[in-house]
Amino acid sequence: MGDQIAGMFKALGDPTRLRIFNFLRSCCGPVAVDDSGEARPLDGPTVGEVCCHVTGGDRITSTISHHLKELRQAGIITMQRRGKHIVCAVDPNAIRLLVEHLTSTQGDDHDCCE
Amino acid sequence: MGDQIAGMFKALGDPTRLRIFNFLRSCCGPVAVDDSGEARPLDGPTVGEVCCHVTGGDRITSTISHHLKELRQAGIITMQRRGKHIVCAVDPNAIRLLVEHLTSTQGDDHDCCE
DNA sequence: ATGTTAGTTCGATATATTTAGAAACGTAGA
DNA sequence: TCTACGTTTCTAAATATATCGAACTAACAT
Repeated sequence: MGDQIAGMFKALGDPTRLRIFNFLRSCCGPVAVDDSGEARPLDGPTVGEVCCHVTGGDRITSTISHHLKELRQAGIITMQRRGKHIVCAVDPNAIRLLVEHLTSTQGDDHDCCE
Repeated sequence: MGDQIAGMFKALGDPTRLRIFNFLRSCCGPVAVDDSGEARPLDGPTVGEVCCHVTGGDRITSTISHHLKELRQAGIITMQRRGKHIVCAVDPNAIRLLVEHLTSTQGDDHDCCE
């Protein structure tokens, strides 16, 4: 339960992934959320653009692909194929979840271990 | 610059440390913030109490001490000696910083790598 | 079909992290 | 001072992570 949250923080805890996250958040297009709550990017940077931006043009795609996968598995971002490209976007649900966890007054468990 | 934020997320990205964080946030007492912006716990659980709560009584203090050190170095918590004990508390500045980073519309850098 | 562009997966390696036991350290009180 | 208690530091071992190049897959164009 709290381990899902930990996984999200962990995903953002790597400098490269945080740069990816920042770029996607500042740059990404609208995100559609369907009935089941699943988010899908309508538009946004492609994997190649992320790679180019984050590495400064060095384009070691495999590394970026690995980090994108981790962000996706943590539930931070979503990706969708658009023909030859794959577009990425931050999942707004994830951000909401993290902010709530950081700001909620009540911790999940509580017995002050006297 | 963004690396400090990454360090904070990383610190919260470990399940054990996130449990410590949750416990401290739900349990800790008032925190004084002095003129220089430095936060100091006025009251809160001791290291031993954190350990007891998080490990369920197994008290492997060295491990918890290690995690507390990491949380402290990341700037998430503060600790202060109170006689024989050391009390811990979450630094409210850290939470504010993280929430702002998650919710700010503007990413730190932006050139959509055309 | 062939080639080309866009991404992913695999394999290897170097590095970092988590964990825990033992020893050392600092503080309070007899 | 001596002892008990609370906490940190040292050391070591198992595990996880980040990174890169090469091989692979998918979609499109000619």
